[in-house]
Amino acid sequence: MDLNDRKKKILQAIIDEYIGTAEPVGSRAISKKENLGLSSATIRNEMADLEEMGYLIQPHTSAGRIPSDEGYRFYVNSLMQDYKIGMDAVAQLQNMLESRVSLLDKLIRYAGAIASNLTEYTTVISAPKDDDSEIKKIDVVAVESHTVMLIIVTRRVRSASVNVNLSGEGCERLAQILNKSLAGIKPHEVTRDTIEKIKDGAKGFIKESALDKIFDCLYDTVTADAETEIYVTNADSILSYPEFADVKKARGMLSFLDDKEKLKKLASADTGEGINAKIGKENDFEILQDSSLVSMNYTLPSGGAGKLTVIGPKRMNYSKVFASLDLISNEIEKLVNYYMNGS
Amino acid sequence: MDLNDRKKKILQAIIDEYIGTAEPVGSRAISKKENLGLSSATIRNEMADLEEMGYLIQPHTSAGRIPSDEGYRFYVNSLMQDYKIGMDAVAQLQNMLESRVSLLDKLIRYAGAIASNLTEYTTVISAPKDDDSEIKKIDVVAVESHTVMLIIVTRRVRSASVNVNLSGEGCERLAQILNKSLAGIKPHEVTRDTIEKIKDGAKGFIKESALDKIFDCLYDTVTADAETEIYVTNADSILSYPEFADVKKARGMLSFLDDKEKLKKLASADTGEGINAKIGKENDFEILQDSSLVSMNYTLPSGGAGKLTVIGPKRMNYSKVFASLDLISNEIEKLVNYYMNGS
DNA sequence: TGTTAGCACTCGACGGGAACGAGTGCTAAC
DNA sequence: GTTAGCACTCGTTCCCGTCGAGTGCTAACA
Repeated sequence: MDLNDRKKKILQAIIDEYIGTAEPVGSRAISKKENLGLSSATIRNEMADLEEMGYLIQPHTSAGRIPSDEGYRFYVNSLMQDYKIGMDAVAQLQNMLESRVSLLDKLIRYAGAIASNLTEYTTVISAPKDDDSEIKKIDVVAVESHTVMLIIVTRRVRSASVNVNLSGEGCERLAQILNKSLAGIKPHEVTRDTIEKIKDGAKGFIKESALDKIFDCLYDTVTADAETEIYVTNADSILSYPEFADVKKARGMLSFLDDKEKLKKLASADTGEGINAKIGKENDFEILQDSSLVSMNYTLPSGGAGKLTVIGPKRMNYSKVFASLDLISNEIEKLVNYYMNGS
Repeated sequence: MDLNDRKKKILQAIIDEYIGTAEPVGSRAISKKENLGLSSATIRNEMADLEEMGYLIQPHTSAGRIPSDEGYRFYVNSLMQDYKIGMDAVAQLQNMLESRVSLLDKLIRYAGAIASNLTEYTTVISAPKDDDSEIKKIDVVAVESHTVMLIIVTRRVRSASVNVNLSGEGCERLAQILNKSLAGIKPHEVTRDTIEKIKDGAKGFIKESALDKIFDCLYDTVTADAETEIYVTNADSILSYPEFADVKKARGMLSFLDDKEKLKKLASADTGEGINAKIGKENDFEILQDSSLVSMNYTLPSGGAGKLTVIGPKRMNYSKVFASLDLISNEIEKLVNYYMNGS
């Protein structure tokens, strides 16, 4: 069933209004605000049609209408106006990026922070995994009389400290042995056996008790899940929406945002190419049924991939969020290119 | 002014009751629950006295009494019973510690998590600073064709990646130069000048454009504040207290807990030796005037020092919190000793 | 002199009902 | 096809009476 032009305009006006106020929208409000040249009565008729078609919902007889999930979906697919992000916001973003990201590592974190800044919603961003990057180098450094630090370099750096006594010389010999046997191997290919064999080779110059500690720690550190790191920014903002005026609801949402396991599932869910919205019931998690998520996958030239998600009430400002994510992905791509090509 | 024995018992009973219920406590409730062998009328008289002395407050004429800040203070100083932590909680704690902390690094984080587990309140823990630890070693590793990683080892490990092209050989030479000039120096003693000088020495074998990037990044990374890291655990728990039924209040508190700057101030405030409570108005921050904090400073044998703080409503279960912190500090000390002495 | 029973009083919580008003659907007229 | 008019619905707000928890005071008692 197709919507004629007028119905589209009315639906759009209703959703725009509702996004701003979170209050059911009445016919009179629409006929006044928009200059469609229609009386409230006419609009009432159209609204009744739109309700029958499933795009609107009436919470109770004498209230205005609110958009249904289908209404939002139609809005996102066909009605939404392009949102123009203010030049100062763009400048601010560029500033943030330039000043902070001499360290490409932190890019991801900042991207999340920036997105939540621009949109004023909660963001969840997953850092790129690097399961497949091999061990480049292992270093052993005596930090203090009693402490030795193990440093394992893949695409990222893991480190751990062990409380044993080992001379500088001992450290160097150990590092040599470790590099010889582990460099070039991928962390998840390292087994207990691998470690035990190396340990045998080191028995000559490290005393037994220290040996155990060091190699246990080594094993733990190497095989420690390259946990998909997940950063949540601006989680509190949900408390400012009337949708979460009920503390119980707010609490449910906040503890969802604290649950790394669930967030990982979120981050690994398929959301296709580009920027995509999941509205209300389209979300898999029970608790998100009253919210909307807008996600964007990103890929770094180095091969890592992750996802940036904005979480807000269903009546979120979709156009602003879409525009923000678009802007971020553009700016970051520019930046990454700059770093890769020298200009 | 001194309290006689009976007044003390009554005050204690009132506070114990109020800690559990968060409802004003009436005279009848006390005379029924405690077997003091006193009628409600007598207790009423005593309560009137206690109110006059400033230990109790009557929210309105016909309500029961609630403790004042001074009442809580007296309770904490003189009345509080020792809390016995269940054996299973102790066992659980020991398990957590043993299984997780083969890496002493993470001890702090877990300590915070454990404290909030035991007490069911929010905890804030500051990781030990290590401003004063000198640079032990610097490493330069080519990670990919376009990426070089700088690794700086002090008591902890900092790393950053730079997008330049540098051969393995180049990395080694660079590392040598860096170690020669920086090892043994404390990070905050490194100046732009120091870096520029080293840069000159490296001009021979690294092309100009790469050089700038690398040394900029090096400088940033070395001098990057040894930010006092602060971990907040279980922040949502505040939403479960009637004290925060009002979303606005809850939001204020949550955003306080998100504000690293303020938390740093908290962590650096003087709280004396051992375990200490700050009750209501005793706290410096406006927003904490309705809450209580219980803090414990800790020192690691390696010299680092930090603070563990439990945040809860004023009617928090002080005895449980005190006992939990005590337990944690004991268990961790045992563990640290174990790691330091080998047994 | 300290304790207690009794009683009048206070005040918040709860619930029902009236008034209000925002908004609708329907009908009839244009 | 559009709109003015009107009856109707229903949530919100406010008022008011009732209830009950709890108090302070007084007088009687041990």
